[in-house]
Amino acid sequence: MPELPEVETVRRGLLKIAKGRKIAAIDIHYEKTITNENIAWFKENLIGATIVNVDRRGKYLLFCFDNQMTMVSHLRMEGKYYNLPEDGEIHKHTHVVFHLDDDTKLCYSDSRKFGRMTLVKNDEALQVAGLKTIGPEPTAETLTVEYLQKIMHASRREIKPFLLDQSNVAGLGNIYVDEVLWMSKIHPKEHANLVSDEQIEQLRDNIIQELAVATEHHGTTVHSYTNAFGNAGEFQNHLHAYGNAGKPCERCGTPFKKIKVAQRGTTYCPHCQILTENEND
DNA sequence: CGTTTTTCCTGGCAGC
DNA sequence: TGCTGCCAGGAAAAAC
Repeated sequence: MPELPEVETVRRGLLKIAKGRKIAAIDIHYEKTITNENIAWFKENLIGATIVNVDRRGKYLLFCFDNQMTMVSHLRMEGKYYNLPEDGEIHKHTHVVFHLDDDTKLCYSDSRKFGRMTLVKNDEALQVAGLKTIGPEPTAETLTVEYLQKIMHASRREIKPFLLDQSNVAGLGNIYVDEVLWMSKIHPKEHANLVSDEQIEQLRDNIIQELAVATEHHGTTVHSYTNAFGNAGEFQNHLHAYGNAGKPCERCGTPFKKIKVAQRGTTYCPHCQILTENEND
């Protein structure tokens, strides 16, 4: 499940192979991937257009073209881009193929078919659902202590779904939320407004630090497979909580527990991460 | 309006 | 081996 570090890694891979390339033709094998109501319009506007940049906002990729159009792409759980020679055989679950002007093709595959892409005019890109309400990027400049304290004081939601909500902070997903909560010694079911200001400061530092370091390591590889962009990451070797249910916490030796929080599988240390008010785990 | 639940999908895996 | 059933999960949509 690509989160910010994985999407950033994909973006850098895309820049290398696609920047400056013109789209010669497009094959669409699964139309629901494209959310534009008019698929023909999507194709017409992209064919002949040149990719001038690939940007990112949270987990969204933004392909910028020389005709003042932007293609917004979200990988959701399984979306992957990969590049083949023009005569190469596409992988299973490939839903969209962009034929480029250098005798290669840029392919999008997605075994669960959850990923989406949409084409809009540049000035409408930030009005796309999801981007319209997205929260700040998790950097020292954009995610301030004051902001995080303000929105956490105002919400009684459990901290885990609160952090997964992209309108609060952009870029976190299930893996990195479990990590930063463990690092900050906050129980995943703790209510946001009950977290102390000191803990919020730590949480903010951990979010910024963790995502930056994971990006340096090219993200986390969950599946064993392929040369698709973003799958070369090795940050899975640096995870402390996620995927470690039953194994001892490296701080205190207590076995990690796995529970459900807001429908999401959640791993935490029952000794280090304590609820302030309720006693139920 | 804030929060919770449901929905979309299919590979993988447990259980029989 | 093959079948059924269930789970995983990001974010939009629907429901509360």
